[in-house]
Amino acid sequence: MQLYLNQKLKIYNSLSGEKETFTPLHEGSVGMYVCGPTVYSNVHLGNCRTFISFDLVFRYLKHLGYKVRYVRNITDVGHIEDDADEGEDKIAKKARLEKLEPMEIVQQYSVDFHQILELFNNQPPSIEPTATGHIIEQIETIKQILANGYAYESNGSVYFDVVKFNETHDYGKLSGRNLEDMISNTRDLSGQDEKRNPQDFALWKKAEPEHIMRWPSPWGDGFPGWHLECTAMSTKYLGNHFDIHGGGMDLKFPHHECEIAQNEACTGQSPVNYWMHANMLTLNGKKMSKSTGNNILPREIFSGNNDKLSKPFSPSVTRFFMLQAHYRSVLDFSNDAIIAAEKGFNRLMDALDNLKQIKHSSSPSSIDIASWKQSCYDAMNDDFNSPILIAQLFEAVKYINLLKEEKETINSQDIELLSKTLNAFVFDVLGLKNDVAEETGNDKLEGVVNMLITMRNEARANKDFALSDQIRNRLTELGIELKDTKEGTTFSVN
RNA sequence: GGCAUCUUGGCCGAGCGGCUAGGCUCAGGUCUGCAAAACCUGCUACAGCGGUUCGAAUCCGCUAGAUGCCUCCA
Repeated sequence: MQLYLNQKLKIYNSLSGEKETFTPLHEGSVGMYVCGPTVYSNVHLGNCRTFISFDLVFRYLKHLGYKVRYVRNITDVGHIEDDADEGEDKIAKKARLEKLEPMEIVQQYSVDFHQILELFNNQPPSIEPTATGHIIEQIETIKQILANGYAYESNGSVYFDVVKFNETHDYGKLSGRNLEDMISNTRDLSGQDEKRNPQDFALWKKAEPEHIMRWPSPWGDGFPGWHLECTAMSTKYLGNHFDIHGGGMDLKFPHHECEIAQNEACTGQSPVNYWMHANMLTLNGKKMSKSTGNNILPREIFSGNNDKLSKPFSPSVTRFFMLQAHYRSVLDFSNDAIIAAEKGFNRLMDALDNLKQIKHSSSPSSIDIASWKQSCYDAMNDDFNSPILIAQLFEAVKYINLLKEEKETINSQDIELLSKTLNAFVFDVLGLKNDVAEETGNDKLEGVVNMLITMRNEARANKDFALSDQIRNRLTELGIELKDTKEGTTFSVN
């Protein structure tokens, strides 16, 4: 495998607020942790955007030649809905409503999650640990934090002592908050008597008798706090200190802030070199959300079965739509926007097909393929700027079309470079698939239409345009569009 | 209420002080029996007001609007 480790990759670090040159802790390899989903309902398109964003990161790092260990968890312990004790565990709630075991809920939606991400052509992470599979590790982490004096037990629960931690550390450094502001702006929430301070968060929660998902611990039966699993699992598989931690922007506070605090309180060192946050996908200008119902499911896009859509869109088109925006920008989903993306996507795929027909010449190339190639790398090296990369890919589309028309020339060496680079970026790095053409696959229909095309072309040859136009018009009415090209007539089904 | 971010041409979206992406739409053209498709060419925008600068979409201030987080969420 060819290595491109000499490329200077820059990553925007949420912790510093700046783009920084990426230097891994261990030369040639990268440890990356991304917060996965809570599996109590179907993943929606917004969830998918985050995982596609980090799939792009994963793919590009590997393309550059890094050995990447990518850890992404599954949260299969429901966490209470609010900080007061009245909240109900989401997975348990769903289990109760659907009359299933909590683990049946977990299984059902884990399977759905994997299926959807596979359709999007996401590569599976290296390790996908579950919270319930790491209860022991989480308890050990709590013990260590207690031993170090940054947590306290209260009525069977264990809380992180944020005020104590903040005396010697900086709670709020990731999210740009300071504890004094938070304390002065605290809302009054009931049921917080157990805590020394409203900002304290649970490491371990005592399970009420009716709570189904429960484990024994030194503090009695209970379940782990939400933030703890990521600390325990990232440390287990990537060590006390690792390269990249990613997640959705909405996890920055409190989740990631608490993770940092837990790690520092436990091991004494800051866990992550580069914090990356993927921005939200909005629908009607508002964040997609499971709880508010403002969302769209991937399967609805693939089937077109949603009144917000005029037609179905393939997973690759949807993925392409998302990659046309930078991962740190908010992106708004709309029917018009994805239709525009689909047309561009098809043009890109057509060009890739046309590339095979380009004839090379013995004269020097009239276009500079080497510098084009570097501009593709420059785009991705600038904090994974996929929109710029795509703009560069359309430069290549233009080259291919001009070469096809023989308005430019290219030698055999350059055409190989063009082909190799273009294929690498489109398929390996962006993770696109030419899955639009595959949908047609109906041999009988193809045979019938090709017969009609032959009859029409015979009529045209005989200058019987009344008949040829009739054939074309009838097919159009049936949603079959004929395309006359220099190479012959093709068709597409709409 | 606090903190943060955003506002770019008809639409979607890059850009992070001078070289002013790209996609879609639209308009011309090439091709075609005619269309369509395809391809080529063209279309100079940065919320408003003020400031810094030789020079600002890009930096600073104010105003307006939007969004996110502050409670489970990718």
